[in-house]
Amino acid sequence: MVAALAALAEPHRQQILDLLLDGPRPVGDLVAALPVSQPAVSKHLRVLRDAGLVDVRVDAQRRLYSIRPEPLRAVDEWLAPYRRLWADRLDALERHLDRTAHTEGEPS
Amino acid sequence: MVAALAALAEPHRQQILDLLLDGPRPVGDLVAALPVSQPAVSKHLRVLRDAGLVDVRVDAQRRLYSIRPEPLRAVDEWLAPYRRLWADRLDALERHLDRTAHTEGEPS
DNA sequence: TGGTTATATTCCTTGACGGTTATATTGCCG
DNA sequence: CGGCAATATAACCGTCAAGGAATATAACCA
Repeated sequence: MVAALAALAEPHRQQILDLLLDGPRPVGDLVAALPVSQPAVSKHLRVLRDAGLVDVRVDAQRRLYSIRPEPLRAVDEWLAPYRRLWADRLDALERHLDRTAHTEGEPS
Repeated sequence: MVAALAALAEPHRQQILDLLLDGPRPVGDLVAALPVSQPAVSKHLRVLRDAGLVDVRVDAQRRLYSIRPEPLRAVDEWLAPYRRLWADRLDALERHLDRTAHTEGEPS
């Protein structure tokens, strides 16, 4: 689970996963969509695969990568106890008391 | 959001958050519970605070740290599209065995 | 077979991160 | 005030990750 989070904690890898949401894609497509070199993408894919987050299928010279959601489900389950925090405890109250400058990133 | 994930992708920081699930705690408690030095814990807390994941309240010489769940909610929301992947693809079996307390899964 | 395409791997450099020790800061109490 | 307790910051070190360039590998095609 920690491994999955570590893999996700890198913007380009997140971007790759987001691209794969539309279905399997060859490496070339990902390279075209990312601002880094092909070897860099290949290495990110390796990390994602080691974390169990993607799957590869060989298609001639291409390799089609697709999402393997299991580790994400583990993350989802890890979130469970925290979900209570914004579900029934704080929520509106938190937002109200909130004095810290939060320059939050936007979801996705 | 990426920032939050990066902060979570470190076992000791995850452990700190898990400890804070039981409520606010002074740094000393965390130091006692973790296998690293006090400065190390302080630095982790700094990272967590910068990521908006914890809040500090001053109590005499102590600082009480508590969870700020917003960034976790952002992660939760980021997970949403992926949740479909294990909801409607792989897990006819899982759904069958369903032991998880997911009250928010809507019937299709 | 040779060449071209698609992807992976190697090597190297650079920068960030986590850890420790030492020191600064701040508040309490005698 | 002096000293202790709790925490933060500074300075430094070793390791690791991300990036590019170059190269290897593998499959297709002429």
